[in-house]
Amino acid sequence: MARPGKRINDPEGMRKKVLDVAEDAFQARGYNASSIGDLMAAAGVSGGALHHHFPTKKALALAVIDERVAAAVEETWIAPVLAAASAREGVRAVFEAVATELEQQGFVRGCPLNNLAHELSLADPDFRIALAGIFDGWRRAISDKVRADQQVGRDEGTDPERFAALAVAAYSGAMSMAKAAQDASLLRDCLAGLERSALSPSQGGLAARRRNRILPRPRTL
Amino acid sequence: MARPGKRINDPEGMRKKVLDVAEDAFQARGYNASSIGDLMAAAGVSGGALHHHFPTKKALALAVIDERVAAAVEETWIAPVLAAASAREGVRAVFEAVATELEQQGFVRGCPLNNLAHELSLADPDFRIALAGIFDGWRRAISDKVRADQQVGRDEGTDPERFAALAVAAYSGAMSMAKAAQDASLLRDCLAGLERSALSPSQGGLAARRRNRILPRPRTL
DNA sequence: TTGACAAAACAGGACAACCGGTCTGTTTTA
DNA sequence: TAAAACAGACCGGTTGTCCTGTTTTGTCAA
Repeated sequence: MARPGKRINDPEGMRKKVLDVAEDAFQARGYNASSIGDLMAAAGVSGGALHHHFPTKKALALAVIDERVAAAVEETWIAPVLAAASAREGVRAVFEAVATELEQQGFVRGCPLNNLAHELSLADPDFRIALAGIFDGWRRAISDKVRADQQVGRDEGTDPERFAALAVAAYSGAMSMAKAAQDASLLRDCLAGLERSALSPSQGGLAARRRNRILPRPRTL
Repeated sequence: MARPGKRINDPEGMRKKVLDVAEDAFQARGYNASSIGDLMAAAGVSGGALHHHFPTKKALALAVIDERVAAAVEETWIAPVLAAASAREGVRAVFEAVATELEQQGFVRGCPLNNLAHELSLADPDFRIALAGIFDGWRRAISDKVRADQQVGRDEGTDPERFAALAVAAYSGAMSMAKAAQDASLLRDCLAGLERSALSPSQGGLAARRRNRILPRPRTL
């Protein structure tokens, strides 16, 4: 296969491979429990190469946070919410999509952002700021969507910031419990708790809107 | 002070001192980031003594979880909820009490249970089961309180399990965000999000009560 | 095109610090 | 007087980082 005398430099590919492995390891085992030796072996990368692209473990983690965790939040939350008919519909759709996905895959690894946030927020200011920024963008996307809804006359009684904070918090906490219990149905319980109250646009309005589907869209990520 | 030739055996006191230090260290820095050497130094305990009371680091962590984390949840959540006039009142009171406490102390260290749960749930089955059990008792206390309310005719439209799951999730997630942002006001935002909706007993004032069966089976675990 | 040549990319070993656990021995206590 | 409680040294393994080389690649003059 690979000729011993030949070598092909592929900086970007190697960097991506390291980030792939690190993202997965940090998610599955956490930052401190993932040694760079493990990462080197898993990625098939030499110490010198790793050190060339990421001088320190902290630099690697920062890259994972900025490039991968942020992208994951963007992909599984922000984009679907923006694409939904309304903020409430978007939140509901994401909850159900994630629950369905977790039920299919059989185990719960938790939310990448929350996993790292709990372990690293207090460990280093740089980590904390990077993680807080992702939380911020997450909430902002939802609250902006609520404001957009309101400009069309919907949900005028809802405070955008508070609704966004509750949605993100409920999801984060639900994933935390689901991870500990290894039971994705807790996500559905939390969504149901929101449904009959916070997520019903006409505030407990029964007659209003009843046509929402059970499972909007598979949305495999 | 302490005579060099004299020694006083105090097994329980020494055990308590180690648990105090470990609880604090695990909360502030996490499990993996806290070395037993640090703990020994902080507690002023020799290696032999520590090993006598806690053979392994895992045993120490398990003791912290079973005796301290569970007690913390009991003290700050379960007892206040049980003592409150209703489940909703209890939840509101705890949110506000914690928010006020965090604002006074100026920084947010997060929820001890969630901090350890994120780091250890996937690391070891024993950890996971112990942590999941605490989450379970937490939710059960709230749902039991809701059922007690309902036996007096209140909140009959509320699903106890779903309400409890949402309350715990919202709190857990709010603390997660508050820790990352170092901003306790996020707790108040989430409470407000719950207030005007889920936490209002008369469900928006309209024709309350509506058994929504939006999601398939209730599925209590 | 070619041929230096410097910089980037990569390989792999070395290293000191640290980790958690064990071990032997001493002191206290029931 | 034996067991419990404690002290402190010790050890093999791991950690993250650094260091010295080697190979590849882009650049630019000839």
